[in-house]
Amino acid sequence: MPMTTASGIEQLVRARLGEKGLRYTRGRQKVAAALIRADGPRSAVELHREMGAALPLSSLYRSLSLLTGAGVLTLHHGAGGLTRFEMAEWLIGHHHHLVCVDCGAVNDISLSAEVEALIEEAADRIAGAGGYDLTGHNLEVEGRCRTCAGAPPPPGRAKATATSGGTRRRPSPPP
Amino acid sequence: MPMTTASGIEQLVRARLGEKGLRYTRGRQKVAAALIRADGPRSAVELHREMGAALPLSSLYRSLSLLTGAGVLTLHHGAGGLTRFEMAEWLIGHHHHLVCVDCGAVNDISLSAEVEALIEEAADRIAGAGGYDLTGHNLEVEGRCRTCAGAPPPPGRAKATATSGGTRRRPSPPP
DNA sequence: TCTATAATGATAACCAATATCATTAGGGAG
DNA sequence: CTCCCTAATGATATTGGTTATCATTATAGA
Repeated sequence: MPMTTASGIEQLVRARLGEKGLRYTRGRQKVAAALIRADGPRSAVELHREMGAALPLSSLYRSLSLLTGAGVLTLHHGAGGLTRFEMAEWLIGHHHHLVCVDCGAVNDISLSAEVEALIEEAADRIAGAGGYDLTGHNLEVEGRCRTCAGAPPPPGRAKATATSGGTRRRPSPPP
Repeated sequence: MPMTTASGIEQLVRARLGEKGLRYTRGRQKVAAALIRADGPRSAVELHREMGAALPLSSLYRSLSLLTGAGVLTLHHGAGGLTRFEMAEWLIGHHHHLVCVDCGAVNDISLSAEVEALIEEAADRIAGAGGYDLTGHNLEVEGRCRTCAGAPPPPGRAKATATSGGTRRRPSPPP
């Protein structure tokens, strides 16, 4: 089980970079800290805002890439076509995501051990059948968050742009 | 249960557009046909190639947006940060995805009824707890496809570009 | 056929993400 | 402690997927 304190995680990150011959720079520390603080994946722009532009975007992007390459971060492609990063599961534990199909907000969630076990088993079987080398799995529970479900988007809070109306859908079953 | 023949699906699409006051143009027919033919989500560029550039990219993008807005298509954000589209579940049935973390290829998969039921139940509970209005769920089984696992990427088949090395990871558990 | 409106397609604009490159910082050898 | 080599930074330019614009064309209905 991964240790859960922020400083504990930072230790592991520092070690990981060290054994790869990479430096745990102040900029990289800021990025890691911001992502440890977060309760879900964050995009470069979101991080840039959350950390008060304490790091130029170009450096931020480079740090994110490097940390991902080092296995410290994992990335997810979400609403608005933008890439969101979060600490790898060996640092913060296995989990899944609850995403808002309207604004693209993402929150970490966990499943019961039983459901988790069944999914794991199913994933294993499926990957094998498809000739895939299984690396993981991720369940995305999709819905509309409280604010998005409540008021019809006050024109100008668009956190996600996506394919023009792409995230704004309400399929409604066949007539 | 959704009807499964290609022409049957096209009927439903035509009807859906009709009741929304939209035309089922030749261009839109081509897009729908190409996506019905596909065995998984496709990006605009992939479709453009697959249909022999029979439709200018600008029109293709517009058709994809329109069809998505009409509930005929659903979109997924995948490798390389690009948006992939596929026929909505009420047309081709509920399913999940097997994705290659290296090249970004995506294939449709299905789960057993039991696992599906459990996931559904869990999703329901989770959405409720988070104050979300549940709209659906999607399990992504992640792995490396046969070709990507086999040979170390013959430098120049990069279907996915992503965050420079973003998709190229092999975390390996804590030391 | 005429007309109002939707749809098209070429083009320009946008923006997240990446590459480039001169400058700065850090760690090890001496 | 200083020098030096290399990694890291940050400003800037560039790429590429996607969207907006707008004049032109096609379509349905009167």
